[in-house]
Amino acid sequence: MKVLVIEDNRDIAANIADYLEPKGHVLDFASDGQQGLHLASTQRYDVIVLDIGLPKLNGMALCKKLRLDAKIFTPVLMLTARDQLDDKLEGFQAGADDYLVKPFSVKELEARLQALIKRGEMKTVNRVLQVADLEYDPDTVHATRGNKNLELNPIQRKLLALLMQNTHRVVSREELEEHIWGDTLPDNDVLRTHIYNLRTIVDKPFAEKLIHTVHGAGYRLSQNP
Amino acid sequence: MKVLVIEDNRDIAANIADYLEPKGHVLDFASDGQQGLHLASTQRYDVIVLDIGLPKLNGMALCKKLRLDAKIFTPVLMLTARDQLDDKLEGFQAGADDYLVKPFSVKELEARLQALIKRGEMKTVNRVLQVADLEYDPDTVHATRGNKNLELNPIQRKLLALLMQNTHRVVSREELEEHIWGDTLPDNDVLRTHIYNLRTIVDKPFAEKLIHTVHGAGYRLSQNP
DNA sequence: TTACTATGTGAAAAAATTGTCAAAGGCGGT
DNA sequence: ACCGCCTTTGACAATTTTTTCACATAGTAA
Repeated sequence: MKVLVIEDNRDIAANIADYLEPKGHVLDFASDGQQGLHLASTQRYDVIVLDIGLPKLNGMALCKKLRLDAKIFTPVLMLTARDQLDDKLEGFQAGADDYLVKPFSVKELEARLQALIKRGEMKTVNRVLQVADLEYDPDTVHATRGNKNLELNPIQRKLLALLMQNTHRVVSREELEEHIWGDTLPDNDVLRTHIYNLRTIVDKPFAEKLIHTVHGAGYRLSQNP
Repeated sequence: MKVLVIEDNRDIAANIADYLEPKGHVLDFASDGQQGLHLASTQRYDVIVLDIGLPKLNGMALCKKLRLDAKIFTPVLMLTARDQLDDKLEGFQAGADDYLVKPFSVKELEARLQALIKRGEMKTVNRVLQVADLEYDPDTVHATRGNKNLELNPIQRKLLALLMQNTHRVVSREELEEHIWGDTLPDNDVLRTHIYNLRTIVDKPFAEKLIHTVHGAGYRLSQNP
């Protein structure tokens, strides 16, 4: 997992690093609030460990800024020095997801971080997707509409999965392309053909169309036109 | 919020009820694991409070069943009697989202429950813009006024978004142009036509006009003329 | 008022995006 | 090598959006 640790105490930071890095986790460190906010808003992390007492920008304020201004919802675990109930309450208010009272066991820290991450993934993983009479199970890669089986090839499956995960929302071509090809995007517009092909399987044989194009924005999968 | 409390100790259950129910929360109670599992899998709850030591089916086993068999991912907060690190780790392993060590403050319990719920809702938070009876959702790029659907093209969507984000404020032509075209502004005054087109969709069919011209300054979107 | 500038109106032309489909290319299995 | 499936290419059609342009109207200052 990729973790951002915002902590000014060198000893604590080193302690965390010594335990987590050998286990294969990737850590970034910030020693003050300003630096931490910058990293948190420019890089992608699985979880953020945030000390409450920090130079330049304290943890509470940082957390609020992150949530309200930067609109970044990476899970945050707060470190509080005292076991003050008010601190905890204020922390949750600010948008923290969990806290830990110093001194703490790094083993427990890891368990809590992993729980925070798992909680976030729970929502998107491990569920058959369903929109109207269309169903798709990413695990068995099995798709059906009505009682008919849909034969999909890998690209079509990826397309369908992303569209169904974002039902009603418009998914831009860029998002779709990135989801299929990653960083090495094709130079010409192949996506068009794949959407066309997906449509001939998913929509053409049926009266109600589910894949809608939103000109200049992307594609949307939903029951309503 | 709707909470399921699975706890065999009457005093603790009553204590929770006394604090949360007056605040408007709705609680269900189960006094053993079997009953708790049944309620959890048949009813919908925002969050579940689960004691670890229970008759018939202990908390850890219940949590695992819920996650792995019933595929229900309602957030679970575990209550542990002792402050045993191993208990906590095993709890997270079983799929719990948080825990609390007895004895605990009900005030803290409420804060943690609310944090768990907020975390789950974070995903679906979408800020639809709204002014008077006009609504626009940037995610679905869906615009409505009254109960009528508004069909917008990309430029019109960008215009409307910026105007609605700056309700009551006058937005200058320069701002609008920059928001649509970036740095490569068109050499002639195209914006005029686009505002005109946006108006024929958003304002023309309705009695009350929302887009107002401020001569020499720009445009303003608001209910008051 | 008059002269001037800013803005509204509307159709037609131009440009961009998207749909469609057949054929070619690539890649693993036999 | 051959086959079958998946993916890409490319050409053209259909659709939608964006720009252009000519003229009308409204606001502002001398």
